[in-house]
Parts: sequence; C-alpha cells; structure tokens
Amino acid sequence: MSIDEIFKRMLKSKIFRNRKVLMPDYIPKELPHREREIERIAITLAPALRKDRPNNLFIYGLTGTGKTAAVKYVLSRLESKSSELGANVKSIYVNIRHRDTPYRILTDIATELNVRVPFTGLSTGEVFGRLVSKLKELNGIYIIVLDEIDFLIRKHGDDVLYKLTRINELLNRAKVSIIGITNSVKFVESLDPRVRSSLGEEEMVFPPYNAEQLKDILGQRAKIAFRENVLDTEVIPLCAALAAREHGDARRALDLLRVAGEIAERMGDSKVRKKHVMVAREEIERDRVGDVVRSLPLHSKLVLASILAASGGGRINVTTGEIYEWYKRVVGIIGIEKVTFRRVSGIIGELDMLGIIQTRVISRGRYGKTRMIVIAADPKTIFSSLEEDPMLDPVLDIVEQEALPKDERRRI
DNA sequence: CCTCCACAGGAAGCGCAGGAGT
DNA sequence: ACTCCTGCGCTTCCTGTGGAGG
Repeated sequence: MSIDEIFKRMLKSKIFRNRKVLMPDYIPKELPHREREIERIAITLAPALRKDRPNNLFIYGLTGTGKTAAVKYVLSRLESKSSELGANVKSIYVNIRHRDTPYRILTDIATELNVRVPFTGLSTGEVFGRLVSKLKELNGIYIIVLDEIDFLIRKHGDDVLYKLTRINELLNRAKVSIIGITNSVKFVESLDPRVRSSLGEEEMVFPPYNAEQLKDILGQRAKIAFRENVLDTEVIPLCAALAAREHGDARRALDLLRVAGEIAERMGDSKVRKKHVMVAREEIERDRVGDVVRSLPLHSKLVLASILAASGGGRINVTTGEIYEWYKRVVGIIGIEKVTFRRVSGIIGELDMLGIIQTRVISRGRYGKTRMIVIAADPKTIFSSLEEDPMLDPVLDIVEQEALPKDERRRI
C-alpha cells in the first residue's frame, strides 16, 4: 500500500465519523452519571461569580471516574458565564503526573499568568516570589487545578501545597482557590494536617462506574464517533464489561473502543467486532508495557531482566534476595558497577508501582521478612522491549534460557 | 513467650548533568 | 568563567517487623 493510499483511506474512513471524541482529553457536552458531582462542584465554585473566593476543593476517585472531565466541564462553563457577567475568573490546570516537581508546577502556573520563567536555573522560592508579585498586580479569582497531586506528595512532600494554600495571605485583590484531584485515597493520610484542612475545605468522592454506566458513556460517544451501523451489538457491552472489571475506568473503556475501531479499519473490515476488541486489549497492554520498559534506566532494566530469569519467565514467585543474587551475576557479565541492595529494593518497588510486577510483603517467620515478587505483565513483551537496548545483549541469552525453557510458546 | 532472620522502607546526603544569572 | 540552582540515581545508615522455631 502506498503512502498516498494510506492517507486516502484514512480520510474517508469507513468506520469513524469523528474519532476525536474517543480521545482521553476530549470533554463531552454531557457527562452521564456525574450529574450530582457536577452540581456540587458548581455550587462550590459559584461564589467566584460574586467575586468571592470559592472554597478549596479536594476530589478523590480512581482513574477514569470522570474527575478531571467534571472539573474541566464546570470550569469552562464558569469562565464563559463570568466573562458574560464581567467577573474576572481564570482557571489554571496543571497535570502533575507529567510535571511532577515543585519547580515545574510553579513554572506552569507562572506561565499561565504570563510570567516568563526559565525551565531551570532558578530556585523554587524565586519562582514562587515572581508568581506572588504577578498575582499582586492582578485582580480577580484564580482557580488552580492540581490534577493527580499524589505524584507530587509522594516524591517531594507537601511544601509547595502548603505555600499555595496560604498564598492568599500575601495578596490584596486577587484571590486564589485550589482544586486538588487525586487517584489515591490513601495519600491524604500522609498530608500535613494544616494542608489537609485548608485544601479540604470541601471534599468529594467520585465512585467508579459500573458496567451499565460505562455502557451509557460509550454509547453516547459512539453515536458521534462512529458511522452508523458499524458497531456490532456486542462491542459496547464487551468494552464496558472489560473496563468495569478494572475498577470501572471510563478512560480504559474508551481506549478499548477507539483502538478496536482502529484495528477494524486497519484490517479493512467494515464493522467493528468482538474480536477487534480482544486484539485492542492486547495491543493497549503491549504498548503500555513496552513504553514503560523502554524508558527505564539501565539498572532498572537489569533488575527486571534478573526478575525474568529468577522467576523462570514469571512462572514462580521470587524474593528480593534471590533477585539480588541474579542481579549481581548479570552485572558481572556486562562488567559494570553494581548498585546496593537497598537500591535494588527501591527499584523493585518502582517496578511494582509501574504495574510491571506485583509484590506482596510476607513473613517467613524464622526465615525472615521479604517481598514475594510476581511478573504482572506479559513476559514476552517485557523481554522484547528489553532486547531493544543493546547494553543488555550479553545477558539476555542467559535470561532467555532461564525464562523460556523447553516449550517456547507461553501464554498466560 | 521470646528470638532473631531477611528483609522493608525512612532519612540524609552525595556527585553529577543541565541550565541560569552575573 | 564562575556560582548557584534543581532533579536524578544512587549510597549509607538506620529503625521496624511478622511469625517459625526454639
């Protein structure tokens, strides 16, 4: 197929009418099953229209429960209403997962306010100072949304949050409200009580969607996204059911539907069918694992290779100690300095958080306390992603021997 | 009931790279 | 050219702990 043909095919898609509405950053005109939450956010933020500072708001809920969408939705309505009324309300949205240092967050906020700051070189205090002096000149209500704040707290503590929640004391006319969004409920406990109480002037919980609700969401978007009658009847229920199993994640459900459509299109099929969804599921997972593994630093890759070897390709559980033994051997083969046990333990923790492996702390009594480690992603995908790093060449042969003995084809 | 293993995981801090400001 | 800043991957040192075996 020539490039021109590919482009031509894409332009007159047989499947999609408007693929954009299935993208994760699309904010639909209506958010089914979030009416109550939207109402509460609106009630909380409404005082901004009277030029009063809205209470800070703290929102919890698992990924894909519509937190971000609901907040953005209310904010865009609020902003258009306020410009209608001549009130000065501005919102600033920062996603902390991608900008996870105090410095970057502050520069992002500053940039939104047209304060020019270099992306490195200054102290965080200096950036904060510039931010404050800019805000001092300004008038109006500023609503700062900090999405996925748990990423910040985990690595850098709540210092910035504390400063931000107290920023109003330094201002005269402008007023700042903060909306914090987090996926993990547990993290709230680790907050400084002062931050917690000021950030949580209002609190809300977004419950996960169930399969029925996911079906509604998918149905609503599918009407716009797909051409008529291209979806097999089972497709939406299947996407909904698969995502409901993974804690009711609407983003997951939409991804599945979109990728299934893309696959159907790629295969030249005129309809999206069940089998496309199943392929989509594997493809999404493979991409995710591949991206994560590829971007790992060298020693993390080596530890991962060691886990692969020690566990026989994920068939048996292994302990941190066993992995370290393997790791030392692997490092010896390539002839580089080894890192400490403590570091390897840390790396194992990081791999766990990334969902590549799963760990569980257990006690074997007399024989000590340790972590039991299982590979959580597809070992073959991990292996082939590791293969892309030429540094690992000398060790992967041995890893492969351990990981895939005798019968070559292995599926979970 | 107590011990003691094999680690977990917190705290502090170090050396380096990358970038500003002067 | 020099100083100062941050993030990162890492080391060092540390205290804490569930439960099998004595």
